[in-house]
Amino acid sequence: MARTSRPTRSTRSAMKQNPNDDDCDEEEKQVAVAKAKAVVVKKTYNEEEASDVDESKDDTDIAAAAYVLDGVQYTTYMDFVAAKRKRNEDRMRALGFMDASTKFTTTKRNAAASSSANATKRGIKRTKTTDTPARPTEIRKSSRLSGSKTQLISLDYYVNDWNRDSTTIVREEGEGGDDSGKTEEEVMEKFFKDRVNDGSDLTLEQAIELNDAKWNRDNSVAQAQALMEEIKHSENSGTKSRSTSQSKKTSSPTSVISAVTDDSTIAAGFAWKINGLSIDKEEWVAKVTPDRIYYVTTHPSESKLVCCAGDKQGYVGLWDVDIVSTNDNNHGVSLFRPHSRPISCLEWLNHDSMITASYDGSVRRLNVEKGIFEEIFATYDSDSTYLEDLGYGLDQGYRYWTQYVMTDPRSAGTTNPCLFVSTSVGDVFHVDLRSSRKGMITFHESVSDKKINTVSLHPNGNTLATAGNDGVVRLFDIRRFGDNRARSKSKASPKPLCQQVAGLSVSSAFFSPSGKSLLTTSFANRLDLTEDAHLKSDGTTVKPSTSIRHNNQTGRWLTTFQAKWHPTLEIFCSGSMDKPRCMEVFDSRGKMIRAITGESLSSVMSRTCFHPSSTNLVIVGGNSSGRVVAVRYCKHWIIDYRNLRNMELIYAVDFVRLHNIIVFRLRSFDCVRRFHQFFRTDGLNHPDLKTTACCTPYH
DNA sequence: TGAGAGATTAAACGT
DNA sequence: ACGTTTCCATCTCTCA
Repeated sequence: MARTSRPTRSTRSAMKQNPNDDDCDEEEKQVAVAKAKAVVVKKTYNEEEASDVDESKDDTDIAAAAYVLDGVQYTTYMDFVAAKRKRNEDRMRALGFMDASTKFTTTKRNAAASSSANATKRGIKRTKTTDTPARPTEIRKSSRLSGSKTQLISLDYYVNDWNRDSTTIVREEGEGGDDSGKTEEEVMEKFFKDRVNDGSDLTLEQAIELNDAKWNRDNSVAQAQALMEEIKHSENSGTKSRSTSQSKKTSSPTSVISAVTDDSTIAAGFAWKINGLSIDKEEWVAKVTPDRIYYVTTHPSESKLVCCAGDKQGYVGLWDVDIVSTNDNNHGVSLFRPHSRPISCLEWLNHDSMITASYDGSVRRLNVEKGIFEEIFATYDSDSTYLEDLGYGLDQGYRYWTQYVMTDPRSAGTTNPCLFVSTSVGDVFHVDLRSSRKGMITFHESVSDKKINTVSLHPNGNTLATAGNDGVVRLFDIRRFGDNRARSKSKASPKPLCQQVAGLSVSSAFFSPSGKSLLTTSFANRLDLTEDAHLKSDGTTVKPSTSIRHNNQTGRWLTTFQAKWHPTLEIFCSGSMDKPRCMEVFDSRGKMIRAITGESLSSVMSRTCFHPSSTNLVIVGGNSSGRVVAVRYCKHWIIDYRNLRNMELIYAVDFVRLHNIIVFRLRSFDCVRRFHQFFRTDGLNHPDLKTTACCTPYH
C-alpha cells in the first residue's frame, strides 16, 4: 500500500476493496476496535428493540419476526416499509398536513418509531425537550417561505420526532392541554419567532431579541452598542491604548512550544512569529455562540481583536477579546440572531460592515454605523409576494438552501458587494448588487447534481473553483457562464477547465492569496495542494502536487474541517482530530509549521481562520459547542529553536526578567544531544531570553 | 439502481 | 461520575 496512492478511484467497487485507505498497523488496530465497538452497539439496539416492541413477546418471537411495526409483523421488507410510510402519512394528515403529494423520508430506526407510536396509543407522551417547538396549527400569512415549504419544514420536525431514538416515556399528568402552562398562542409564537424571513432589516435590538432569552442580559443591548462604537473607532484610536494592555496581558504566559521550521520555505522573521503563538490564557477562550460553530472570522482591525462566529441556529457572536471589564457576565461577547438557519459565511467588507449569509437563503450586512443587519439578498420560492425581488424563484423547495456565499473581491470598495453563491442542489450563481437598485443575477449555472460546499475565485478574476459532495473539484472560466435557469435541467453542465477527483466529498477548495496553489480538504482524509491548476484549460484531470494525510472524519456532531489560507500570506491553518487537541499551521508546500496545543485548547476546532494582518499573527478557531479560541503571538516568548525536531515543550515558567525554566520532552537520545548542542549556541544568544533548561527523556 | 438503515464522531449539560 | 442529547453530515452496506 503505497502512501502515494491518492484516492483517485472513481468507481465504488474500487472503494470497497480498500475502504479505509490505511497504511499502518495502528490504523488497522483502530479499525478492529471500531468493528468490535460496532458489534456492541448493534447488540444494544437489539436489546432495546426487544424491550420496546412488545412485552408479551419472548426472544424466539423477536428473532423470527424480522419486521415489526406497531406490534404487527410483516413477512417481507417491502411490506414493512410500505406500512411504515402509510403510518407516518396518516399521522401527517392527522396533524393537518393534508397535501397528499407531500414527500418525506424517515431517517431513524424503526424500533424507536414504534416505541413512540405505542406511546401515542397508550396516551402517554415523551419527556419535553428544552426547546420543543409547538405544533403549527395554521400557516403563516407573511413569510418568505410559501405555504408548502412551511409545511414541509414543520413536517421535518415531526418526522424526526417520531423517529427519535433514546426517548424517555413518562405518564401524562392532567388533561392533554398545552405543555408547562403555556397557551397555544404563546407556544406558536415561540415556534415562529425563530424564523427571520420576512425580508426586512433588523436593528441590533431586534437581532438580540431574537436570541433565546437565556443568552440575554439586561445590558446586552447597551453592550452591543458599545461594541459597535468600539469597532467604529477601532481604526483610528486603538493602536496606542492597546499596545499597553497587550503587553500586560502577555507578560507571563505559561508555556511556549518549540517549532520545527525551515527557512527555505518561510521567511525567517515570519517563522518566529508562528513559533511565538501561544494559547494558554484562559481569557483567550470564550463561549461566543450557543450552538455548533459553522464559520469564524475576525474583524480586520489591526488594533483591536474582535472574533466573530456564526453557529448552526443562525446566531452570530462578536467577541471583543481584550475587553477589560469585571462586572459583565458576557465576557465581551455580544450575541445576535440575524438568521434562522446555519451561518454559512461571515465576511468583513471593511472595518464597519460585515456580510452574514445563512442556509435560510438570506444574505445580510451588518452596518456598524447604523447598527442594523440589512438584508441585501435572499432567495425566494414561488410565493408571488416576492415576485419583484431579485431572488424570486431561486428556491426550489425542501432540499434547497444556499450552502456557501463568497463576496466578489472584484467589487471591493463599492457600497454594495457582488456575491458568489453555491447551493445544496449543485448550482452556482453570481449576484451583482452594484448596478441597479434591485441588482441582477450575472450568471446561474448548474455544475453538479450534489451540494456545492465552497466556491473560490482565483486572483485572476476569471477562474472559479467549486468543491462539493460529488467528490470532484472543478475549475471554471466564469466568463463563459450565463444565466442558465430557463433552460432545462437536463442540459449539460458547463465544461470545466480542469478537475481534480478526491473520490469522496470535498469539504472545501480555496485558492491561495497568490493564486499559485489550490487547497482542498476532503473526506478521503486528505489536505491536497495543487499548483497552477488554473493554468489548465483542456478539461483534463489534475493531480495534487502535495497530498497531506489528515483525519477529516468529523462524524455527525462536529462541523466538517475546511483548511483555510491566510488572507495575504501563503500559509494555511486547519482543525484537527488529533489528541491532544490542536490547530495546525502549514506552509504553501504542505509542510506542517506548528501544531498549536495548549491548556486552553481542549476541544476540536472545526473551523479556523487567520486574522488578515500579516504583522500581528492571530489564529482563531471555533468548536462544535460555540467556543472560540484566539491564538496570538506573544512577544516575550519568541523562541526559534529551529532544527529541534521531535521536541515538545511541556512546561515553562517565567520568573519575570530573572530566568525561565523550560522542560522539554525529547523523543530520543539523539535529540538530547542535539538539544544540548543547539542550546549552548543559538538558544542563549536570543535577546529576549535568559534561560536555564532541564531536559527529560521522552518515553 | 435507489432508498433506507446504521455507524461514526465530541462535548455540553443534566442527574 | 455517568447518561443523555445532538440529528440541514457523510459513508457503507443491505434490501428489493
